[in-house]
Amino acid sequence: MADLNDVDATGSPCSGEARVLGQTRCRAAQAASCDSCGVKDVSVCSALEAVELEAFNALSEKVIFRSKETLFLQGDDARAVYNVTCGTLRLYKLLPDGRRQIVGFLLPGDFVGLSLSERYGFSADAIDQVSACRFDRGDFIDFVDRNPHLLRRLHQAATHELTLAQDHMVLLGRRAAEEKVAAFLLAMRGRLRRLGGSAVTIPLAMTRQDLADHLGLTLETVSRVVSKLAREKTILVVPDGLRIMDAGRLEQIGAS
Amino acid sequence: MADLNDVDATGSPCSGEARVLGQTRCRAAQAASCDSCGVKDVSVCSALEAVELEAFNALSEKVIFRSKETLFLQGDDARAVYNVTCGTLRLYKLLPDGRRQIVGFLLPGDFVGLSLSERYGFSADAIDQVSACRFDRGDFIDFVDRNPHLLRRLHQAATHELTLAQDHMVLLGRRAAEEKVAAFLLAMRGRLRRLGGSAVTIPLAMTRQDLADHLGLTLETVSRVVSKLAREKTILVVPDGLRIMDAGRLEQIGAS
DNA sequence: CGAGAGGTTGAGGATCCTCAACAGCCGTGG
DNA sequence: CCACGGCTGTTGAGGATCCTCAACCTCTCG
Repeated sequence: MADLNDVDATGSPCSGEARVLGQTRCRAAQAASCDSCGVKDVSVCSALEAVELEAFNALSEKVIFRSKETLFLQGDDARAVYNVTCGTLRLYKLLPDGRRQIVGFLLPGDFVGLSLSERYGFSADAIDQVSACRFDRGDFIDFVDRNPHLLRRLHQAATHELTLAQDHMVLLGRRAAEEKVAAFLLAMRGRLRRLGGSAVTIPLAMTRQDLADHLGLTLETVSRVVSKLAREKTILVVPDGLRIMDAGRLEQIGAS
Repeated sequence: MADLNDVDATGSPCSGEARVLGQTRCRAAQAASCDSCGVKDVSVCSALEAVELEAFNALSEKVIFRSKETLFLQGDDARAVYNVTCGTLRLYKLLPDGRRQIVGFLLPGDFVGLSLSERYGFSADAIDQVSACRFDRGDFIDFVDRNPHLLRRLHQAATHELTLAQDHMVLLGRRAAEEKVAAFLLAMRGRLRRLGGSAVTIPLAMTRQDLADHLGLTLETVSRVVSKLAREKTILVVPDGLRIMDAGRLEQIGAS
């Protein structure tokens, strides 16, 4: 949605962006403190009281990644953990011959580095411009040790991720191409709704190749399925996104 | 391996079972307390000190599930959490039309119910005879709240599960049939090794259908791949298991 | 001994992948 | 200003992989 002026308010909390120097910027990114953060109620921070949040805020550093910038690679020393405030990340693993599986897309409010382990278990790229709170991993762990509330919340987030991963295994292992695309769109709609949008229009910052690598397909197959759904008026292809025209039909295809 | 007398000590901590009334029974299942439990060093219990462990022990109840018995179904009220001490569980999700995806096999030391949530997110069956420690979920949560050590350990277990899930997504989304089987065997070997076996022989309590539903294949395809690997002397088919004959070759096929 | 469950193997076909051509968009640079 | 190349996406033709359907085998258990 980088160059769309008429993005509606449905879906992304990044909507309502300010145009600055020809670049799209997130409001959340400009928040100086947690108080005015757009995702404070949906992210792990929500576990903290005002006083704790202040100390937490002091540990964090606001960072911005440009589109296609790599945050880290699988196997890197995990020096930092992140809380996404705006934009979309792709987390992925590579096979030795270059085949890629995108294990998840992270949206605002999502946390990177839940495992708190010494090395990253996957690679992460910014898909569009991403704003995030960065924490030194050591500092973060110390803080967690002093705040069991936060650990409970992290654990909750981790098991939620695990549930999403299990749902995705069903998709990858047991669903046909059309079902995969439909189920993905419905899942994305659900996540966007929880972020506050009405989510009729699903903004998709990722390419067809990204979708393919997430759904276990090729980019051609994704393109064909999207075309087919559009031809049948189940969805409408719009710049950098898809609009759901017949939700009932989509649910019929992607039912879980 | 239910009726094999000559199972070697490689692999399963259940080996060394006592024959009682024609049934194979796990030593761990007979342990009256945590002290003599076979999995106390690999399961979440390892986070606890002796005193804590005693209280923990008091909360638990030893239970045994027969082969094919269902522990719970997806969506059921999560009244209990379990720590597997012996045997194998399958965790799975079903699509409305009956297609099944097995999201994981649980071995001794593994924990069921990490999410601590009110409802189970998947169904669980015993594949062979399973022994487990059962905890009332409410009691368990209270105990966790009083023992942050344990929460840390649970979180570690959850993020480890998440890593396994992500690895499995790569397998499901981006690997060919032969690679899936090879990678599965290697992963299973790794898990068995960590449980103390040398793991040249991989005991497989599950059927070809179970394997297929785990690997995103049909049972026929699994059977064909296994036959092919056996024909090439990469593996040897033994009753209720597979013996790895050419580990190098298997790693070449299933490299990750 | 018969029934049932689990497993193997084959023939044929559907789905999805591969390879290829081409269109649209955008930023760069002549 | 417009031509060009690169990137993304679409569409088609042909082929590989894996699935479906079916037959048959072994083993176990009542």
